[in-house]
Amino acid sequence: MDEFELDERKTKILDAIIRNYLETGEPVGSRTISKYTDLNLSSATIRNEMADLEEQGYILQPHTSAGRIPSDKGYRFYVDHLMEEKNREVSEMKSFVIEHTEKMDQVLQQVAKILAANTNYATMVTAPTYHKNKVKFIQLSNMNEEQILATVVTEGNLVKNKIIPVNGEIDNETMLKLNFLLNANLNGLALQDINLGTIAKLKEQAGIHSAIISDVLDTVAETIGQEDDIRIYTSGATNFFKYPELSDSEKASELISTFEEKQQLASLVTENLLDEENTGIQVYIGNESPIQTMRDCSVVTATYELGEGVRGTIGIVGPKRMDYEKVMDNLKTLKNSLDGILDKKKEET
Amino acid sequence: MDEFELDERKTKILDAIIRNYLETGEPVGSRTISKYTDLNLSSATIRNEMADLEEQGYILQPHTSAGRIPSDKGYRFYVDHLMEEKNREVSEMKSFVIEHTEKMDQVLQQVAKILAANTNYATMVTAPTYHKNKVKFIQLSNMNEEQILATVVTEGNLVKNKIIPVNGEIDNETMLKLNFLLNANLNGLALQDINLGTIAKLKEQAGIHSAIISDVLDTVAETIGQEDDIRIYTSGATNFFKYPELSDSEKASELISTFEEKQQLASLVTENLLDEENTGIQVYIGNESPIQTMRDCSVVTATYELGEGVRGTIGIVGPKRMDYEKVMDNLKTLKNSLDGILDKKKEET
DNA sequence: TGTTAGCACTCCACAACAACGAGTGCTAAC
DNA sequence: GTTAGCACTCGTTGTTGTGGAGTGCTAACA
Repeated sequence: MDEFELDERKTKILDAIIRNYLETGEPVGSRTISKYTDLNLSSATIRNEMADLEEQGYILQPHTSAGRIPSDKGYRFYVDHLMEEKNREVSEMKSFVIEHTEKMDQVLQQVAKILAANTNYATMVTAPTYHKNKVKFIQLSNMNEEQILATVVTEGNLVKNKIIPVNGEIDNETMLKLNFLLNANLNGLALQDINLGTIAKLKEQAGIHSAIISDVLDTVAETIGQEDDIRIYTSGATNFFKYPELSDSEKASELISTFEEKQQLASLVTENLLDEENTGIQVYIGNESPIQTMRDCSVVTATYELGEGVRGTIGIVGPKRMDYEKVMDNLKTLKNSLDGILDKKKEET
Repeated sequence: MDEFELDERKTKILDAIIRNYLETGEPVGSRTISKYTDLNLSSATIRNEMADLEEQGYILQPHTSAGRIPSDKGYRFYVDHLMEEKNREVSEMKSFVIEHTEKMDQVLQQVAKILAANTNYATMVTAPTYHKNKVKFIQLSNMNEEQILATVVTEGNLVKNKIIPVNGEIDNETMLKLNFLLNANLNGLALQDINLGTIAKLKEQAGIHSAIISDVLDTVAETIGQEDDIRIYTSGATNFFKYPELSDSEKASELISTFEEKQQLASLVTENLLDEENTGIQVYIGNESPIQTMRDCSVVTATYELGEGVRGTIGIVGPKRMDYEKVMDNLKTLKNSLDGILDKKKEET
């Protein structure tokens, strides 16, 4: 439907208006378009067409006697139909950083930073989480007379530890038994599989050490219970200042706060992560975004998949007049660099 | 010396100027002081005294025919000699949060948040680190045929894990040997104690498994090697907007970036943490701060000590005209709430 | 000798005003 | 259907002037 609402000439004009506005951030007038395009039309003709486009809701006037700027609908049309999807080659720098940085959290922080430096927008990267997470391995070890160490590893290779206080050392044999008991009963289970029955059975078999079981189960719950503390790395929050339409201190302040309190950002992410089919790029224009403070922004996110089922999100937040082509290109590149990185690293060794 | 440079009357006037400026943020004139103080002096007299104070460098004039504002030297004098140290009772709320939040990282984030909400300045809290850190315990475990899990615990009870890929499962006996080998050679050692000799000896004894030793040593280095990734929690970075002298977008942008790239903040912290004697509160006024972007700010930090040797820092960054009394009061309260919390929690269990 | 009243002067903040120019809608001619 | 022309709108920018807060200095006073 939408596609046939605009004839070719209107489409070209709309395209020109948006591209021009993306560059300058200033309302664009009919004379500019008349010269900018290869349509060879006078400004008067363009004016007529622009009046139509405004009526149809693709562009709007900030005030009489100003040029036109794209509306949300206009941007949406641009993203869906006008924008070219370039496929430039992968930037050397990016891959380099990713392949040469050791720790995952540094990689992700770097990704956010590169993206922000490259695009001049605010960026966020969420640490990968493994959904439908299962216990892979549990290990209890005697640290000393008073403490034992519990380590839980999930199939996504997330690891958590807990130090559990005990009264008096537990002998090695008991320890082996406990380890066996835990692994035999819990391995391969997801959070929802561990029910009261399982717990009761475990405690019973643990006998006098059932208190330890409780602590271990706490750690298990923390480790495989997702969502509650997705790590989010951000960069370039101050880029909002670069765009006059976002830089008045109230708006900028709200936006930057949202970036500082990273929790809120998680809402941009969760739905994408759960949708198993989604491997592409999402664009939220203005009010399409779930976060209220971002109503004057556009948000573009990509989901990466480190390894089987281990997923995270890379995102960009900027003004509606963001350079969508560049942004999506960047996101794709980084997504590709991250995708399957676990497997790659494995091959190296 | 400094103390005797100012007679009682000048001191009172300086005090009045600063207090007034802290409240209003506007340059303060002679008439205001004449009424504000109980000195019963005319504005003309005050003017003469103010001229003297300016000559001595305690106050300055933004421009002719404006009132006076405190200089860095003035603030320093205020903090060192004029300020009253109140000791209000511990706010209920704060202790409540600390005692009822489970995970340490949430506690620290909460502390930052409370402090920011309470003071209207930007705040930071660093996670505790244990200095002169020593290896307490190392544990290798077989996860499956391809991977073993290395866990390193320090005396400060920091725990780190690493998954190490191997070719073919290692039998239990070998594993026990390796564990024994590692613990026998490394327990009780600090980073600087682990030299090439130790490493060579270890590798030799490990025989064909010496590759694993390298990986374990990497993990050890990461765990007890301090500084490199102190976790820093921040809150209220956008509070800078509340103070006109900091809120023009260039300054605010720099400051907020500094807060986003938390690494830089670490420099505020390291020296305090290493100084064993330091248990008090540090105040950096303007250029006294090691961070260049904060030359127009004051920084106040407090060092807390969770348990024997496990220390972190709470800090506040705001305009020079910050409410030093309130800030220091708040920091003390929080510091007290955090101090020795490990022992407290231990008693509970 | 220290304090104070008086006064001329400085300089910022703010409002009012004018000039400009980019852009529009409309009309009439091509 | 397209275009030139024109009157009109409205935000931006620069200028000007006024008011006020505050100063430094001088001279008188206790």
